[in-house]
Amino acid sequence: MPEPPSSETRPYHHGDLRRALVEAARQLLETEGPSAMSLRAVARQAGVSPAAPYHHFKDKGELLEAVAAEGWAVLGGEMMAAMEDAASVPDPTPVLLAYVHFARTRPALYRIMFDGARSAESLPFLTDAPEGSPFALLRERLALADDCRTVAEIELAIAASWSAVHGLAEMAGFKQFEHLKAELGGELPFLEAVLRRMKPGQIAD
Amino acid sequence: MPEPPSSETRPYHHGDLRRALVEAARQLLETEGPSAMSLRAVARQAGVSPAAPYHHFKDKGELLEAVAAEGWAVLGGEMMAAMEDAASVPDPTPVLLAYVHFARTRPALYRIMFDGARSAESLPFLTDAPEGSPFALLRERLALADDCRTVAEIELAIAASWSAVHGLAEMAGFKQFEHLKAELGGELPFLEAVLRRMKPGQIAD
DNA sequence: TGTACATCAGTGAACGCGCGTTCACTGATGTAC
DNA sequence: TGTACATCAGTGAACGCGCGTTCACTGATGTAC
Repeated sequence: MPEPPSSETRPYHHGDLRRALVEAARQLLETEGPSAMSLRAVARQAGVSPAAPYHHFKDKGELLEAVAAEGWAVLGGEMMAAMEDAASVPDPTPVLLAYVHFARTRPALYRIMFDGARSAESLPFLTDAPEGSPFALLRERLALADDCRTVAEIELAIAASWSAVHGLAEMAGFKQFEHLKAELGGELPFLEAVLRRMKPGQIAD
Repeated sequence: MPEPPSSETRPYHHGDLRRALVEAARQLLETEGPSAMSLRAVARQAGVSPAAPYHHFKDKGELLEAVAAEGWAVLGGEMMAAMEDAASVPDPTPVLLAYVHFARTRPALYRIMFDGARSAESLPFLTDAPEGSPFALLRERLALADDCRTVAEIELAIAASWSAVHGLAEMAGFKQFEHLKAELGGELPFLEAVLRRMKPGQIAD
């Protein structure tokens, strides 16, 4: 664990407190839950006074946004990697699986990312995704997955894909499905089986 | 709005404070958001002192559980009604749609229901659903939707269905999909189109 | 190379706030006789 | 039918707490000359 550094190891000036605060927040979020992620607790975790964060963030909300933004960046990277690994096949399942896997391994972080995106009423990197970003690539891949038709058909595929991965990510933890997971040989096969069943990226019937 | 009753209309003894508190909590949740739903605010909303709720609930958590439980009961009723309306067809879509519609119209309530179910690590009324409850009926219907095969196939259909409705319910509010909604003629057709695309209740390919 | 000084990034004490919960209390209700 | 009393369901004041944020401050750093 990235311990709160003892006073003699850390100089008066931190060096990169901003990054340290975001990291401390992410860690608190994951280990103690969202209600434990107060500004004071984050500062404490980073080994710094409660007022220090205000030199890097306007208020608590801005820190939260930074945490979420970093989360989206990491998720984007993992989706991109999955896409490159499976570059030869047009099947979108690996990318979708990468999304679900991210959300399953960092559920609390994923929650604040999603909530932030909801209050912003759009998913970052999805709508205004720069050309070549993983989200833009996913859109292209979905458009190509079958012989694409109308814009509406592609949009339907996107809506279905996103609903599928989000829903699956949040439902996969329920005890309810443990029997099925065991039968299929673990969580990953389970996730893949459910995803493939929904065929969210497929355009036509 | 069910106003905080003026002191002369309400007698010293409330009559049904327990129900009033649950209702006040639900209303605060929906209008002001989850962070506004403090025990004190709920008591205030119900026109009662901060200590009064403790005659009906052990602590805040117990009130929250009661709110969630009532939510599940209402959702169960609406799913049941949808099922009866479409009793003749084996298509599970209407019931799934009822679930999504509930969650879409009471998003904050749905959130605490879901979070409560997650921390309990099961969905109430789903696992230990009494014979004849809507959730048990849905399970039966899913089992019958196609020519059912193995238990695993049915469980997969359930996992897919639940992931689909949960994911869709939470994603449907994103601005991202407004164009598609408009094209399809509103939110309901949109929801139905996405659900049908995923075929979450279908067993075989 | 040394010094004055502006700027930056911390400190720590304090603020007011709303929270969950407890406490001794009191008004209203219902039951026994 | 009336009265004593137990019980129930409220009150309102108080508790301690952690929170977000502000403030005057100070130590460290870098730049101009």
